[in-house]
Amino acid sequence: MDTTEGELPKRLRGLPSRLANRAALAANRLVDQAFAEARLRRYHYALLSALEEYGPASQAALGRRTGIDRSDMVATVNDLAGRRLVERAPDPGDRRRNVVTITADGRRLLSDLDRLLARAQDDFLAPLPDADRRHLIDLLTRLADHHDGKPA
Amino acid sequence: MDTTEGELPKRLRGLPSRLANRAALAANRLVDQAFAEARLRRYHYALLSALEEYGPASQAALGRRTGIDRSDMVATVNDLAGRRLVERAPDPGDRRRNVVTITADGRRLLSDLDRLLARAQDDFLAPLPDADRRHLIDLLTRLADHHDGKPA
DNA sequence: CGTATTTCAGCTTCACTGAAATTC
DNA sequence: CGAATTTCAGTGAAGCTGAAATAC
Repeated sequence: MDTTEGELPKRLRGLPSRLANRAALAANRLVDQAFAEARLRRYHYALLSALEEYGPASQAALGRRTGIDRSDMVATVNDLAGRRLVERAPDPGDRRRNVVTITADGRRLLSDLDRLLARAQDDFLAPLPDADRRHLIDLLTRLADHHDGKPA
Repeated sequence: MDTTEGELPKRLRGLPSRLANRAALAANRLVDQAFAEARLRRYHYALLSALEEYGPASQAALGRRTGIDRSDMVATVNDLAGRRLVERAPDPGDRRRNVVTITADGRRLLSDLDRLLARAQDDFLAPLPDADRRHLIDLLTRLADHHDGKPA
């Protein structure tokens, strides 16, 4: 989106939905670039995070925790299992389920991703002083929670 | 993204890039739904806006003004021309170019879209009082402009 | 029986790339 | 010649849907 040349139409200037999109796009570029160093994407990070924090879980439970769709979850687990970052095993107690478990390699990589991600967040918020960062996080949280049907 | 069930991992909670994404996603859903009433999308609105405000222009110029990629511009003009909302004619002064012009139907539809969009923006910002809305717009503008390489 | 889980195949939007043909 | 414009073909991520197979 190179808007260096040409005047942005007045209708689009300061349009909140468009600003949210531009900000998200910039954030995604930074995060994706950071994760690309580990040849992973955001879904992989979300999944590894859930596994590290809550322990082994079924794909459906992981989907509920991370917001990743059941369909994308299959592909995400495939990717991570293919790189031995997680293990997928049938659940003996409920044979519909797979139990997904993070491996030692997965934990190691997750802590690398943590560092890469922290840098990306800082780059994202670079133009804002600390107080503004906190305010932005607060405002976005209220917006996002409201639209995801969460109590204020 | 249904995160009603299950606890979001700590690593993802309050993550600025993720909040920006959730907010943008909510905004896009509202805007897309609103525009769907006219069976159009955001690209179409951006293009009609540029034409209405600046008058007829080549596709390349329109791309520079709206941030729409040259490739997507072709498809967007195709759509709108197919519905007689714009006209595409070869530029007699420079035969590499097409001159794209908004039609009377296009203007009429644009003002419908304006109303639909205004409602969507209001729904998007619903949880925030006026002062917070202004602050959010200011913060997002600073972020977006910074990452698009614009002066503060 | 209905419900839950996994998987597959496919879709839409936005954003973007590479390359060709044409014209300046 | 190099540069700009249009077009086409295709890629990729994210976020979805519908349907089947299996198991509870």
